[in-house]
Amino acid sequence: MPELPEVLHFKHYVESTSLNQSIGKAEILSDKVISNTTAEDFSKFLKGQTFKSASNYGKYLFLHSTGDRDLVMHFGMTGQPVYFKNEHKQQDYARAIFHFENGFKLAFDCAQMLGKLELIEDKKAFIQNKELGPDISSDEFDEETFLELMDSRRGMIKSSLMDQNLMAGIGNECSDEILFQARMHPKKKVNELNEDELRNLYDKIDMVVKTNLDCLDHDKELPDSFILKERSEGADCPDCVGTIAKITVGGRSGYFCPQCQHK
DNA sequence: AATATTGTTCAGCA
DNA sequence: GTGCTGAACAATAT
Repeated sequence: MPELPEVLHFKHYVESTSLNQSIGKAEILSDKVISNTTAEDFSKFLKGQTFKSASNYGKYLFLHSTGDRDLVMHFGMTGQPVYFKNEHKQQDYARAIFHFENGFKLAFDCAQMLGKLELIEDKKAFIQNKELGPDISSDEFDEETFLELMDSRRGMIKSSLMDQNLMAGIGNECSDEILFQARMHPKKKVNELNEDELRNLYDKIDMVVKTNLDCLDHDKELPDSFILKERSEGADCPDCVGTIAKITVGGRSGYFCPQCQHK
């Protein structure tokens, strides 16, 4: 479930389980998830390495190794890291497994096979190459930056929020929640938004990301005021008597309350 | 059985 | 260059 809050949660998960342990073996179960290099080179490099720290940028998770290359994980639509010891706890969809010398293992799990593992030499260059916008959880993404980014936009707000080249981290579900919290229609044109509306939107991005992350990290349910709790057609709006409707924006399915969220 | 799905990337067209 | 659509990628769940 990897949008930025999930990726940050995964970062915390990996930090608390998989750092500072020597990798005895890097097992590749599906070659398809390895990009940039061969499965053989990938395994060979990681054997004997140790993950020293983790960081993220947008939906990408970086595991910094003791060697001259770092591991990048991208989870696609259904990926997740799973730390375990006993084989019977192993997930069905592990595509790669890092075996640590203490007997524990970290699996790169991804049912849909849309996830990617990559070895890179330079994180900055990697980000530049992907042409990612500022990470929405970083200091770089301040309110003025957000206003500037939206300044030249003319399309629909939901599409802009999800555009990784504009700002990195918001996916389909988060964008629905942000727009619901701001009580804004997904198809609202960005150039029709005034400064107050944009500033409010910025605050909601921050709130949704922080709330989401807090719930994931502490295994809590989302607040009842969130549309993500009942994100399906015909569900009750958390705030009014309306029902949730489905809409297609930029080829993705969005859910919103037509009564609360106006154009 | 048909359809939908949390992401990315590319092609085509206005 | 921007914006929008559709497709491909692949597997699973309903």
